[in-house]
Amino acid sequence: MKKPSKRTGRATYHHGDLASALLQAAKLELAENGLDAFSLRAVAKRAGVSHGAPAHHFKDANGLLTELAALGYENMTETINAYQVQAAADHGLQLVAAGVGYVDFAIENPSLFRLMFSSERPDRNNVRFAEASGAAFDIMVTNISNLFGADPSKDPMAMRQLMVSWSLVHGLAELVISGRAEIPLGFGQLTKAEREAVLSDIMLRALKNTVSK
Amino acid sequence: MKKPSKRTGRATYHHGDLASALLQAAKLELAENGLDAFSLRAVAKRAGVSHGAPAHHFKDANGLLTELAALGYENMTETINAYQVQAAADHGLQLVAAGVGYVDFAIENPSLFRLMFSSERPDRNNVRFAEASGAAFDIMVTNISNLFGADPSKDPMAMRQLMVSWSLVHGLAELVISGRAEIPLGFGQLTKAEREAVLSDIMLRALKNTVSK
DNA sequence: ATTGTTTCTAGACAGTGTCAAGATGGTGTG
DNA sequence: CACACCATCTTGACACTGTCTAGAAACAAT
Repeated sequence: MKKPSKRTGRATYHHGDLASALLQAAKLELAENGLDAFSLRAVAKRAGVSHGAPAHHFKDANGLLTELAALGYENMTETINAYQVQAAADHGLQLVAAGVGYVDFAIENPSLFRLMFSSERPDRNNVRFAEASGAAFDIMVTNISNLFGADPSKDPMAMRQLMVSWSLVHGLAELVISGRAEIPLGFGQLTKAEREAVLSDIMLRALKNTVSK
Repeated sequence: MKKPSKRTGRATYHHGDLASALLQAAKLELAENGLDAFSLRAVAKRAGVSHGAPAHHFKDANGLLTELAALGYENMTETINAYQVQAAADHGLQLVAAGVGYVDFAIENPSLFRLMFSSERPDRNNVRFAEASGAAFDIMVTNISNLFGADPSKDPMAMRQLMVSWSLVHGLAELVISGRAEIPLGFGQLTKAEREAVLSDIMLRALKNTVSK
């Protein structure tokens, strides 16, 4: 604690904060190379450390990916919250804003999004993963509860309504990041604002029988 | 052509129909081990052939997966068609039947579904892949065209309506096969018929302003 | 029968994740 | 302050992967 030389030379034997450094390196590797080409050794090399070092902080490669996915959920809830605070107070528009944030997060972090939702590699029983993904899910619960006046966690019919919104938004995200919405919607030539307007329109089409009618 | 000994001994040096044998082996390997653990060498071993043999029929591992995904799309359109012929002639119910078939295919072939939609490994520019996936897409186009009286391939608003249905169904499929619909909907304890009833209900909730109102 | 060609085998290569053994440096105790 | 302890990191080994090459095996045509 009194030795100031700890942070000076990053070439020290003991890194000091390898866990988060590896997570950041992994995030970059994932974004650049995709999930299929993800390599634990490449992550270690990027962090300037030997290939065996990660094992002491994360049990194995899937352990690292689990933590990375958990971080992804935390970032995702932040993104969604940011979209909601900028939207009008109307319950329906709040739900739409959350959906736009959901899809936008996927667009900004496609490989991370796939890791979080479409990969078997993260351990869903991991405490941090479960809490982070649960917190993201709770946003949906709150929005649906506000909009329909029934708590999805208690009312099965409200839960089905939640699945309508979640499925719509999630499917849209998957189709967009896989390029399948490109031809139908022509996203490539749109600005971010125009893109979000299209997304809002699509979501409102599915909700217009219940929202702001 | 006159030698009948071709099909007798399958232990012959020349297999005779290795390409389809490898595809079938790959399909089984994929179903049993998942996409992450997919191994070209394991496929070759399963087909009783050396690890270098597949290269003569498929350029590389992704080439085999591309053909497998194309077959998947062909099977998927068959499944959806089977659901539609059993449903009532109403345009809305036809669309719902197609959706149920879509999700059901995903449930029956989760790893294959992921390969087809959520993986970067298949080559989307491959002719067979493009045709097979295009044919599946055309089912959606036809259903939406019938229901709304406007061709999505010409009318952008009809195309957005198509994206509503497709996103809903696709997201539902993803959430179900990843286990995320398990707790909200309790699919595990339902029969196939009950499960399909729930799926229909969810889809109708998103369409009830336009379908069979 | 002799060529030619397709199909498959066998070996090598670089790369991967994981495991075990050892080196290193910080931490706390006497 | 010296010592032992312990978490951290390195190094090397292992089995496995996909791909490439050379060559063997079987079929087809002349």
